[in-house]
Amino acid sequence: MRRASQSVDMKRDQSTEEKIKAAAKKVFMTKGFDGCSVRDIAKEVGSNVALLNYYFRSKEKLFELIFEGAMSDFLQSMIAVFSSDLTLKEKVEQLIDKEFSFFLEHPELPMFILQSLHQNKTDAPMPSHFLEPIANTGIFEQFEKAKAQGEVRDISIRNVTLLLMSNVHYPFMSKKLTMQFHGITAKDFDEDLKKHKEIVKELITNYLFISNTKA
Amino acid sequence: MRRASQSVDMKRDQSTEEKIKAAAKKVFMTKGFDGCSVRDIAKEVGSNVALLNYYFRSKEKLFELIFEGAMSDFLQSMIAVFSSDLTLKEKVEQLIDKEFSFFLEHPELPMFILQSLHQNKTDAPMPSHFLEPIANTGIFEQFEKAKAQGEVRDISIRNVTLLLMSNVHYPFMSKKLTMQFHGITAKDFDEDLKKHKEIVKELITNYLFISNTKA
DNA sequence: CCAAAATTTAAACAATTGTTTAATTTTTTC
DNA sequence: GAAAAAATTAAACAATTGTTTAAATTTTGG
Repeated sequence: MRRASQSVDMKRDQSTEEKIKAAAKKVFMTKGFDGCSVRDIAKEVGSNVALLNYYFRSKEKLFELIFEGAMSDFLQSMIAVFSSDLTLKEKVEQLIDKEFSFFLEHPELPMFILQSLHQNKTDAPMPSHFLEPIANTGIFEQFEKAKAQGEVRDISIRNVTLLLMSNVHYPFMSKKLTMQFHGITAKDFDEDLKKHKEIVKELITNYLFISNTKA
Repeated sequence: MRRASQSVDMKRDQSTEEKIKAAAKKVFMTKGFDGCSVRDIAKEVGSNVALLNYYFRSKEKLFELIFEGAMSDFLQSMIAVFSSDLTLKEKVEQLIDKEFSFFLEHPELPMFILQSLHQNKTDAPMPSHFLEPIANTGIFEQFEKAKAQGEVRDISIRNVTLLLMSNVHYPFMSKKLTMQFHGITAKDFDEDLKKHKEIVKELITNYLFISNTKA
Protein backbone atom coordinates (compact mmCIF):
# COMPACT_ATOMS: atom_id res chain seq x y z
CA MET A 1 0.00 0.00 0.00
CA ARG A 2 2.73 2.38 0.92
CA ARG A 3 5.23 3.91 -1.35
CA ALA A 4 8.27 5.98 -0.61
CA SER A 5 8.38 8.52 -3.34
CA GLN A 6 9.79 6.25 -6.00
CA SER A 7 10.01 7.86 -9.38
CA VAL A 8 8.01 5.05 -10.93
CA ASP A 9 4.69 6.81 -10.59
CA MET A 10 5.66 10.28 -11.66
CA LYS A 11 2.40 10.49 -13.46
CA ARG A 12 0.58 10.40 -10.15
CA ASP A 13 -0.42 13.49 -8.29
CA GLN A 14 2.76 15.41 -7.82
CA SER A 15 1.28 18.41 -6.17
CA THR A 16 0.98 16.98 -2.66
CA GLU A 17 4.54 15.79 -2.57
CA GLU A 18 5.67 19.12 -3.91
CA LYS A 19 3.47 21.01 -1.50
CA ILE A 20 5.07 19.19 1.40
CA LYS A 21 8.54 19.89 0.09
CA ALA A 22 7.74 23.55 -0.31
CA ALA A 23 6.30 23.78 3.19
CA ALA A 24 9.20 21.85 4.67
CA LYS A 25 11.66 24.10 2.90
CA LYS A 26 9.96 27.19 4.24
CA VAL A 27 9.75 25.92 7.80
CA PHE A 28 13.19 24.30 7.97
CA MET A 29 14.83 27.36 6.48
CA THR A 30 13.35 29.78 8.95
CA LYS A 31 13.30 27.66 12.11
CA GLY A 32 15.96 25.04 11.52
CA PHE A 33 15.68 21.29 11.98
CA ASP A 34 15.47 21.40 15.76
CA GLY A 35 13.35 24.53 15.85
CA CYS A 36 10.29 22.99 14.26
CA SER A 37 8.08 19.93 14.60
CA VAL A 38 6.64 17.82 11.82
CA ARG A 39 3.28 19.21 12.90
CA ASP A 40 4.50 22.71 12.09
CA ILE A 41 5.20 21.53 8.58
CA ALA A 42 1.90 19.66 8.32
CA LYS A 43 0.08 22.78 9.41
CA GLU A 44 1.91 24.76 6.74
CA VAL A 45 0.81 22.17 4.17
CA GLY A 46 -2.70 22.22 5.58
CA SER A 47 -2.97 18.50 6.11
CA ASN A 48 -2.14 15.54 8.26
CA VAL A 49 1.16 14.71 9.94
CA ALA A 50 1.13 11.12 8.80
CA LEU A 51 1.29 12.31 5.23
CA LEU A 52 4.83 13.53 5.69
CA ASN A 53 5.97 10.07 6.71
CA TYR A 54 3.91 8.51 3.98
CA TYR A 55 5.86 10.44 1.37
CA PHE A 56 9.22 10.91 3.03
CA ARG A 57 9.51 8.20 5.70
CA SER A 58 10.84 10.47 8.44
CA LYS A 59 11.54 14.03 9.48
CA GLU A 60 15.25 13.38 9.01
CA LYS A 61 14.85 12.04 5.48
CA LEU A 62 12.68 15.00 4.57
CA PHE A 63 15.26 17.36 6.00
CA GLU A 64 18.11 15.76 4.12
CA LEU A 65 16.15 16.21 0.92
CA ILE A 66 15.53 19.88 1.64
CA PHE A 67 19.11 20.40 2.68
CA GLU A 68 20.45 18.85 -0.49
CA GLY A 69 18.23 21.06 -2.57
CA ALA A 70 19.34 24.11 -0.63
CA MET A 71 22.98 23.19 -1.02
CA SER A 72 22.42 22.72 -4.71
CA ASP A 73 20.86 26.17 -5.04
CA PHE A 74 23.62 27.53 -2.89
CA LEU A 75 26.32 26.37 -5.28
CA GLN A 76 24.35 26.67 -8.48
CA SER A 77 24.65 30.41 -8.78
CA MET A 78 28.42 30.10 -8.87
CA ILE A 79 28.53 27.61 -11.67
CA ALA A 80 26.69 29.75 -14.19
CA VAL A 81 29.25 32.49 -13.84
CA PHE A 82 32.28 30.23 -13.86
CA SER A 83 31.29 28.37 -16.97
CA SER A 84 30.98 31.53 -19.05
CA ASP A 85 33.94 32.59 -21.19
CA LEU A 86 34.79 35.82 -19.43
CA THR A 87 38.12 36.96 -18.12
CA LEU A 88 38.91 36.06 -14.54
CA LYS A 89 38.35 39.60 -13.37
CA GLU A 90 35.00 39.76 -15.11
CA LYS A 91 34.05 36.45 -13.54
CA VAL A 92 34.86 37.67 -10.07
CA GLU A 93 32.84 40.83 -10.62
CA GLN A 94 29.95 38.88 -12.06
CA LEU A 95 30.10 36.35 -9.29
CA ILE A 96 29.72 39.05 -6.67
CA ASP A 97 26.85 40.65 -8.57
CA LYS A 98 25.06 37.37 -9.17
CA GLU A 99 25.54 36.07 -5.66
CA PHE A 100 24.16 39.26 -4.21
CA SER A 101 21.06 39.26 -6.33
CA PHE A 102 20.60 35.56 -5.69
CA PHE A 103 20.83 35.95 -1.93
CA LEU A 104 18.54 38.95 -2.05
CA GLU A 105 15.96 36.43 -3.27
CA HIS A 106 17.03 33.76 -0.77
CA PRO A 107 18.40 35.63 2.21
CA GLU A 108 17.98 32.73 4.64
CA LEU A 109 20.07 30.34 2.59
CA PRO A 110 23.55 31.09 3.92
CA MET A 111 22.43 30.84 7.53
CA PHE A 112 20.52 27.64 6.85
CA ILE A 113 23.45 25.96 5.15
CA LEU A 114 26.09 27.03 7.63
CA GLN A 115 24.15 26.29 10.74
CA SER A 116 22.96 22.91 9.47
CA LEU A 117 26.54 21.93 8.77
CA HIS A 118 27.69 23.44 12.04
CA GLN A 119 25.32 21.28 14.06
CA ASN A 120 25.94 18.20 11.97
CA LYS A 121 22.35 18.01 10.84
CA THR A 122 23.77 16.27 7.83
CA ASP A 123 26.42 13.64 8.25
CA ALA A 124 27.32 12.91 4.66
CA PRO A 125 30.26 14.77 3.18
CA MET A 126 29.39 17.08 0.34
CA PRO A 127 28.57 14.81 -2.61
CA SER A 128 30.93 15.09 -5.54
CA HIS A 129 28.04 15.90 -7.84
CA PHE A 130 27.96 19.29 -6.16
CA LEU A 131 31.64 20.00 -6.48
CA GLU A 132 32.53 18.41 -9.80
CA PRO A 133 30.44 20.81 -11.87
CA ILE A 134 32.43 23.66 -10.37
CA ALA A 135 35.74 22.00 -11.01
CA ASN A 136 34.55 21.16 -14.52
CA THR A 137 34.10 24.79 -15.38
CA GLY A 138 37.88 25.05 -15.47
CA ILE A 139 37.83 27.99 -13.12
CA PHE A 140 40.70 26.63 -11.03
CA GLU A 141 42.95 26.24 -14.07
CA GLN A 142 42.01 29.69 -15.27
CA PHE A 143 43.00 31.07 -11.90
CA GLU A 144 46.33 29.26 -11.74
CA LYS A 145 47.14 30.38 -15.25
CA ALA A 146 46.38 34.01 -14.45
CA LYS A 147 48.57 33.71 -11.39
CA ALA A 148 51.43 32.26 -13.40
CA GLN A 149 51.15 35.10 -15.88
CA GLY A 150 51.35 37.67 -13.13
CA GLU A 151 47.86 39.01 -13.69
CA VAL A 152 46.78 37.86 -10.29
CA ARG A 153 48.36 38.20 -6.90
CA ASP A 154 50.05 35.15 -5.39
CA ILE A 155 47.23 33.83 -3.28
CA SER A 156 45.73 30.39 -2.94
CA ILE A 157 42.39 29.61 -4.50
CA ARG A 158 41.19 28.57 -1.06
CA ASN A 159 41.92 31.98 0.36
CA VAL A 160 40.18 33.65 -2.55
CA THR A 161 37.15 31.50 -1.89
CA LEU A 162 37.12 32.33 1.79
CA LEU A 163 37.44 36.01 0.98
CA LEU A 164 34.57 35.95 -1.46
CA MET A 165 32.29 33.85 0.70
CA SER A 166 32.94 35.98 3.76
CA ASN A 167 31.91 39.13 2.01
CA VAL A 168 29.02 37.63 0.10
CA HIS A 169 27.45 35.27 2.65
CA TYR A 170 27.99 37.03 5.94
CA PRO A 171 25.99 40.18 5.27
CA PHE A 172 22.86 38.11 4.78
CA MET A 173 23.48 36.23 7.99
CA SER A 174 24.15 39.28 10.07
CA LYS A 175 21.08 41.34 9.29
CA LYS A 176 19.58 41.16 12.79
CA LEU A 177 22.92 41.73 14.51
CA THR A 178 23.79 44.67 12.31
CA MET A 179 20.38 46.25 12.65
CA GLN A 180 20.56 46.02 16.43
CA PHE A 181 24.18 47.05 16.53
CA HIS A 182 23.58 50.29 14.66
CA GLY A 183 19.98 50.75 15.65
CA ILE A 184 18.83 50.89 12.04
CA THR A 185 15.81 49.63 10.13
CA ALA A 186 15.65 46.82 7.59
CA LYS A 187 15.44 49.45 4.90
CA ASP A 188 18.62 51.11 6.08
CA PHE A 189 20.31 47.75 6.14
CA ASP A 190 19.30 46.96 2.57
CA GLU A 191 20.87 50.24 1.51
CA ASP A 192 24.05 49.26 3.30
CA LEU A 193 23.93 45.93 1.50
CA LYS A 194 23.93 47.57 -1.92
CA LYS A 195 26.84 49.75 -0.95
CA HIS A 196 28.64 46.76 0.52
CA LYS A 197 28.41 44.92 -2.76
CA GLU A 198 30.11 47.76 -4.61
CA ILE A 199 32.76 48.11 -1.94
CA VAL A 200 33.51 44.41 -2.00
CA LYS A 201 33.74 44.35 -5.77
CA GLU A 202 36.26 47.17 -5.83
CA LEU A 203 38.08 45.93 -2.75
CA ILE A 204 38.60 42.41 -3.96
CA THR A 205 39.38 43.10 -7.60
CA ASN A 206 41.83 45.83 -6.58
CA TYR A 207 43.52 43.42 -4.27
CA LEU A 208 43.55 40.38 -6.49
CA PHE A 209 44.39 41.80 -9.88
CA ILE A 210 47.69 43.45 -10.48
CA SER A 211 47.16 46.51 -12.62
CA ASN A 212 49.59 46.80 -15.53
CA THR A 213 48.79 50.49 -16.04
CA LYS A 214 51.47 51.38 -13.55
CA ALA A 215 52.29 54.94 -14.50
CA MET B 1 12.10 28.34 50.38
CA ARG B 2 12.97 29.01 46.80
CA ARG B 3 15.18 31.74 45.57
CA ALA B 4 15.84 32.93 42.09
CA SER B 5 19.48 33.78 42.07
CA GLN B 6 19.08 37.12 43.77
CA SER B 7 22.36 38.78 44.57
CA VAL B 8 21.42 38.98 48.24
CA ASP B 9 23.06 35.73 49.16
CA MET B 10 26.24 35.94 47.20
CA LYS B 11 28.04 34.47 50.16
CA ARG B 12 26.28 31.16 49.64
CA ASP B 13 27.70 28.37 47.60
CA GLN B 14 28.37 29.86 44.23
CA SER B 15 29.91 26.85 42.61
CA THR B 16 26.70 25.04 41.73
CA GLU B 17 25.19 28.05 40.07
CA GLU B 18 28.43 28.64 38.22
CA LYS B 19 28.71 24.99 37.27
CA ILE B 20 25.24 25.12 35.74
CA LYS B 21 26.06 28.29 33.86
CA ALA B 22 29.25 26.76 32.51
CA ALA B 23 27.44 23.60 31.43
CA ALA B 24 24.59 25.56 29.89
CA LYS B 25 27.03 27.73 28.00
CA LYS B 26 28.84 24.71 26.63
CA VAL B 27 25.66 22.92 25.59
CA PHE B 28 23.79 25.95 24.23
CA MET B 29 26.80 27.09 22.27
CA THR B 30 27.33 23.79 20.52
CA LYS B 31 23.75 22.62 20.06
CA GLY B 32 21.69 25.81 20.18
CA PHE B 33 18.59 26.51 22.22
CA ASP B 34 16.35 24.17 20.27
CA GLY B 35 19.01 21.53 19.79
CA CYS B 36 19.29 20.56 23.45
CA SER B 37 17.08 19.65 26.38
CA VAL B 38 17.43 20.80 29.96
CA ARG B 39 18.35 17.20 30.74
CA ASP B 40 21.33 17.48 28.41
CA ILE B 41 22.51 20.39 30.51
CA ALA B 42 21.76 18.62 33.79
CA LYS B 43 23.75 15.63 32.60
CA GLU B 44 26.65 17.92 31.75
CA VAL B 45 26.44 19.37 35.26
CA GLY B 46 26.15 15.89 36.73
CA SER B 47 23.02 16.56 38.70
CA ASN B 48 19.27 16.88 38.71
CA VAL B 49 17.09 18.69 36.18
CA ALA B 50 15.06 20.46 38.84
CA LEU B 51 18.18 22.23 39.97
CA LEU B 52 18.26 24.27 36.78
CA ASN B 53 14.81 25.63 37.45
CA TYR B 54 15.66 26.13 41.09
CA TYR B 55 18.46 28.49 40.17
CA PHE B 56 17.25 29.94 36.89
CA ARG B 57 13.48 29.48 36.83
CA SER B 58 13.28 28.23 33.24
CA LYS B 59 15.24 27.06 30.24
CA GLU B 60 14.48 30.35 28.54
CA LYS B 61 15.71 32.46 31.42
CA LEU B 62 18.88 30.41 31.60
CA PHE B 63 19.40 30.82 27.89
CA GLU B 64 18.91 34.56 28.01
CA LEU B 65 21.57 34.75 30.69
CA ILE B 66 24.02 32.72 28.63
CA PHE B 67 23.20 34.69 25.52
CA GLU B 68 23.80 38.00 27.24
CA GLY B 69 27.15 36.78 28.50
CA ALA B 70 28.08 35.58 25.05
CA MET B 71 27.06 38.87 23.49
CA SER B 72 29.11 40.69 26.08
CA ASP B 73 32.19 38.60 25.28
CA PHE B 74 31.45 39.06 21.62
CA LEU B 75 31.64 42.84 21.87
CA GLN B 76 34.19 43.07 24.64
CA SER B 77 37.18 42.28 22.49
CA MET B 78 36.41 45.32 20.35
CA ILE B 79 36.25 47.77 23.18
CA ALA B 80 39.74 47.13 24.48
CA VAL B 81 41.22 48.02 21.11
CA PHE B 82 39.04 51.04 20.51
CA SER B 83 39.73 52.65 23.85
CA SER B 84 43.48 52.60 23.36
CA ASP B 85 45.18 55.73 22.02
CA LEU B 86 46.41 54.38 18.73
CA THR B 87 45.93 55.82 15.28
CA LEU B 88 42.90 54.67 13.39
CA LYS B 89 44.94 52.47 11.11
CA GLU B 90 46.66 50.86 14.06
CA LYS B 91 43.32 50.27 15.69
CA VAL B 92 41.94 48.54 12.64
CA GLU B 93 44.99 46.33 12.42
CA GLN B 94 44.87 45.56 16.11
CA LEU B 95 41.18 44.88 15.97
CA ILE B 96 41.66 42.26 13.29
CA ASP B 97 44.51 40.65 15.20
CA LYS B 98 42.68 40.65 18.49
CA GLU B 99 39.40 39.43 17.07
CA PHE B 100 41.13 36.56 15.35
CA SER B 101 42.95 35.40 18.44
CA PHE B 102 39.79 35.83 20.48
CA PHE B 103 37.70 33.75 18.10
CA LEU B 104 40.42 31.15 17.91
CA GLU B 105 39.66 30.66 21.61
CA HIS B 106 35.89 30.88 21.12
CA PRO B 107 35.21 29.65 17.61
CA GLU B 108 31.54 28.86 18.23
CA LEU B 109 30.71 32.36 19.35
CA PRO B 110 29.90 34.03 16.02
CA MET B 111 27.61 31.21 14.94
CA PHE B 112 25.89 31.13 18.32
CA ILE B 113 25.22 34.87 18.34
CA LEU B 114 24.08 35.14 14.76
CA GLN B 115 21.86 32.11 14.73
CA SER B 116 20.26 32.99 18.07
CA LEU B 117 19.41 36.43 16.74
CA HIS B 118 18.33 34.96 13.43
CA GLN B 119 15.79 32.68 15.05
CA ASN B 120 14.65 35.31 17.52
CA LYS B 121 15.76 33.27 20.50
CA THR B 122 16.09 36.61 22.19
CA ASP B 123 13.42 39.21 21.81
CA ALA B 124 14.97 42.19 23.55
CA PRO B 125 16.87 44.69 21.44
CA MET B 126 20.56 44.90 22.18
CA PRO B 127 20.81 46.64 25.56
CA SER B 128 22.50 50.02 25.51
CA HIS B 129 25.01 48.87 28.08
CA PHE B 130 26.54 46.80 25.31
CA LEU B 131 26.72 49.56 22.76
CA GLU B 132 27.44 52.62 24.85
CA PRO B 133 30.89 51.46 25.92
CA ILE B 134 31.82 51.23 22.27
CA ALA B 135 30.45 54.65 21.46
CA ASN B 136 32.17 56.00 24.56
CA THR B 137 35.56 55.00 23.24
CA GLY B 138 35.23 57.86 20.78
CA ILE B 139 36.00 55.55 17.88
CA PHE B 140 33.21 56.97 15.74
CA GLU B 141 34.48 60.53 16.16
CA GLN B 142 38.01 59.43 15.43
CA PHE B 143 36.79 57.84 12.24
CA GLU B 144 34.80 60.87 11.08
CA LYS B 145 37.74 63.12 11.80
CA ALA B 146 40.12 60.96 9.81
CA LYS B 147 37.63 60.96 6.97
CA ALA B 148 37.34 64.76 7.05
CA GLN B 149 41.11 65.04 6.96
CA GLY B 150 41.31 62.84 3.91
CA GLU B 151 43.22 60.08 5.63
CA VAL B 152 40.39 57.69 5.16
CA ARG B 153 38.26 56.86 2.17
CA ASP B 154 34.74 58.26 2.04
CA ILE B 155 32.82 55.32 3.43
CA SER B 156 30.22 55.06 6.14
CA ILE B 157 31.14 53.63 9.51
CA ARG B 158 28.36 51.09 9.04
CA ASN B 159 29.95 49.77 5.88
CA VAL B 160 33.33 49.58 7.57
CA THR B 161 31.75 47.57 10.35
CA LEU B 162 30.08 45.20 7.92
CA LEU B 163 33.33 44.76 6.08
CA LEU B 164 35.27 43.98 9.21
CA MET B 165 32.66 41.68 10.68
CA SER B 166 32.26 39.77 7.43
CA ASN B 167 35.94 38.99 7.24
CA VAL B 168 36.43 38.34 10.93
CA HIS B 169 33.28 36.42 11.88
CA TYR B 170 32.47 34.42 8.79
CA PRO B 171 35.59 32.30 8.63
CA PHE B 172 34.81 30.83 12.02
CA MET B 173 31.27 30.06 11.00
CA SER B 174 32.18 28.45 7.72
CA LYS B 175 34.72 25.90 8.91
CA LYS B 176 32.62 22.84 8.07
CA LEU B 177 31.45 24.24 4.74
CA THR B 178 34.94 25.23 3.71
CA MET B 179 36.47 21.93 4.76
CA GLN B 180 33.90 20.01 2.76
CA PHE B 181 34.06 22.38 -0.15
CA HIS B 182 37.79 21.98 -0.61
CA GLY B 183 38.08 18.52 0.86
CA ILE B 184 40.62 19.65 3.43
CA THR B 185 41.35 18.83 7.07
CA ALA B 186 40.82 21.02 10.12
CA LYS B 187 44.55 21.57 10.20
CA ASP B 188 44.56 22.82 6.62
CA PHE B 189 41.70 25.12 7.44
CA ASP B 190 43.51 26.61 10.41
CA GLU B 191 46.43 27.40 8.14
CA ASP B 192 44.06 29.10 5.75
CA LEU B 193 42.67 31.07 8.66
CA LYS B 194 46.06 32.50 9.56
CA LYS B 195 46.67 33.48 5.99
CA HIS B 196 43.19 34.95 5.76
CA LYS B 197 43.88 37.22 8.70
CA GLU B 198 46.94 38.67 7.01
CA ILE B 199 45.13 39.08 3.72
CA VAL B 200 42.23 40.84 5.38
CA LYS B 201 44.52 43.16 7.26
CA GLU B 202 46.29 44.24 4.12
CA LEU B 203 43.13 44.27 2.04
CA ILE B 204 41.14 46.45 4.37
CA THR B 205 43.83 48.89 5.42
CA ASN B 206 44.89 49.32 1.79
CA TYR B 207 41.35 50.05 0.86
CA LEU B 208 40.40 52.30 3.75
CA PHE B 209 43.49 54.41 4.22
CA ILE B 210 44.63 56.77 1.54
CA SER B 211 48.38 56.63 1.28
CA ASN B 212 50.04 60.06 1.14
CA THR B 213 53.28 58.64 -0.22
CA LYS B 214 51.95 59.02 -3.70
CA ALA B 215 55.14 59.07 -5.75
C1' DC C 1 23.51 21.04 68.84
C1' DC C 2 19.29 22.19 66.88
C1' DA C 3 15.89 24.47 64.43
C1' DA C 4 15.50 27.02 60.19
C1' DA C 5 16.90 27.87 55.72
C1' DA C 6 18.97 26.54 51.57
C1' DT C 7 20.10 23.00 48.51
C1' DT C 8 19.46 18.75 46.05
C1' DT C 9 16.89 14.91 44.70
C1' DA C 10 13.37 11.60 42.83
C1' DA C 11 9.12 11.42 40.97
C1' DA C 12 5.37 12.93 38.67
C1' DC C 13 2.88 16.49 35.64
C1' DA C 14 0.81 17.64 31.25
C1' DA C 15 2.22 18.81 26.76
C1' DT C 16 4.69 17.83 22.71
C1' DT C 17 7.70 15.00 20.09
C1' DG C 18 8.30 11.65 15.74
C1' DT C 19 6.22 7.67 14.16
C1' DT C 20 2.86 3.94 13.28
C1' DT C 21 -1.60 1.73 12.81
C1' DA C 22 -5.75 1.06 10.86
C1' DA C 23 -9.65 2.89 8.86
C1' DT C 24 -11.53 5.97 5.28
C1' DT C 25 -11.67 8.49 1.10
C1' DT C 26 -10.08 9.25 -3.50
C1' DT C 27 -8.11 7.76 -7.73
C1' DT C 28 -6.89 4.43 -11.00
C1' DT C 29 -7.53 0.47 -13.88
C1' DC C 30 -9.78 -2.80 -16.53
C1' DG D 1 -18.97 0.60 -12.39
C1' DA D 2 -16.54 -2.53 -9.44
C1' DA D 3 -12.21 -4.12 -7.68
C1' DA D 4 -7.55 -2.59 -6.65
C1' DA D 5 -4.33 0.79 -5.55
C1' DA D 6 -3.05 5.09 -3.78
C1' DA D 7 -3.78 8.93 -0.92
C1' DT D 8 -5.40 10.95 3.21
C1' DT D 9 -7.06 10.97 7.74
C1' DA D 10 -7.86 10.37 12.78
C1' DA D 11 -6.16 8.21 16.53
C1' DA D 12 -2.98 6.15 19.24
C1' DC D 13 2.03 4.87 20.38
C1' DA D 14 5.96 5.41 23.38
C1' DA D 15 9.48 8.65 24.22
C1' DT D 16 10.92 13.11 25.39
C1' DT D 17 9.96 17.80 26.48
C1' DG D 18 10.02 21.78 30.29
C1' DT D 19 8.28 22.36 34.71
C1' DT D 20 6.49 21.46 39.38
C1' DT D 21 5.78 19.01 43.68
C1' DA D 22 7.14 17.26 47.77
C1' DA D 23 10.37 14.86 50.25
C1' DA D 24 15.26 14.32 51.59
C1' DT D 25 19.68 16.16 52.46
C1' DT D 26 22.98 19.65 53.56
C1' DT D 27 24.27 24.04 55.30
C1' DT D 28 23.63 27.86 58.15
C1' DG D 29 23.06 30.71 62.35
C1' DG D 30 22.13 31.26 67.08
